[in-house]
Amino acid sequence: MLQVDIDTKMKFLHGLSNKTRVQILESIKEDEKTVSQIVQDLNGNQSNISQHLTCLKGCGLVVGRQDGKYVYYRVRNQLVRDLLTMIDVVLEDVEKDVACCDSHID
Amino acid sequence: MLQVDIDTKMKFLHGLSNKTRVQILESIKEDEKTVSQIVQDLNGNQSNISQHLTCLKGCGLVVGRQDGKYVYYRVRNQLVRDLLTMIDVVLEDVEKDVACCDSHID
DNA sequence: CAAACATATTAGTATTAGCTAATGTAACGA
DNA sequence: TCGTTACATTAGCTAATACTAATATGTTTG
Repeated sequence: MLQVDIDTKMKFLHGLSNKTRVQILESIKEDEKTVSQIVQDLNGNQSNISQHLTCLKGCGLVVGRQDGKYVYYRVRNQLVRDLLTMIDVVLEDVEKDVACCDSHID
Repeated sequence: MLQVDIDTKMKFLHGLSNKTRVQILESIKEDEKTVSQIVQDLNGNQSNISQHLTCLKGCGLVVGRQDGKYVYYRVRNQLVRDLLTMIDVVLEDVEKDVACCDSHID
């Protein structure tokens, strides 16, 4: 049985608790991007995106590497990438489930 | 490529964004429990736990069934259970990673 | 049917998080 | 070296969230 500290876990999950952050993750899931590329991608605000990137880094979900005046961000590793994929898979399944069986519940 | 609506996704992930909710999920991951069992388990407040259970149900993460005056909650299905496990796995890996390579970053 | 128990709901408050705008820092290029 | 570009940081405001206490609903049991 895997023993994970709940506070560490929450810190990690905090990264996934905001729409902008999740969109950033989707945006850089396949390949790394600079901050400004991400800003363009999401049609967002530079300061805002930068703050979320700092957050995602703190949560352990992404890593950044500086190259000259650019900073490239990418999701940390394949396992995190797999987790992101799995969330989509589970979500699809849950949606189907909810649609089929629980539509009488609101 | 899996296409998932971002707002639906956020609604789902919202369930994982709070410590109490994650603790509830951990508590009922293996077997269903009544509200009061969960309250005891977490040493929590009845109203609070009940609200979080409603939230988790709305997020699609858990389902409840009434049996007399008791309501039993359980995680929705095996796929959700797998996701919870995977989070722990990824987290372990990330922690190791952070400890080894990024300890110079705070 | 009344009391007791299990759970849900509501209202009010406190805490947290996210956003924007402004400013700071560092690297590059003319 | 000065201006420009890329990114980070800070401050202030607003909105969302979570908590507690009180009350309501529904079920069982005597």
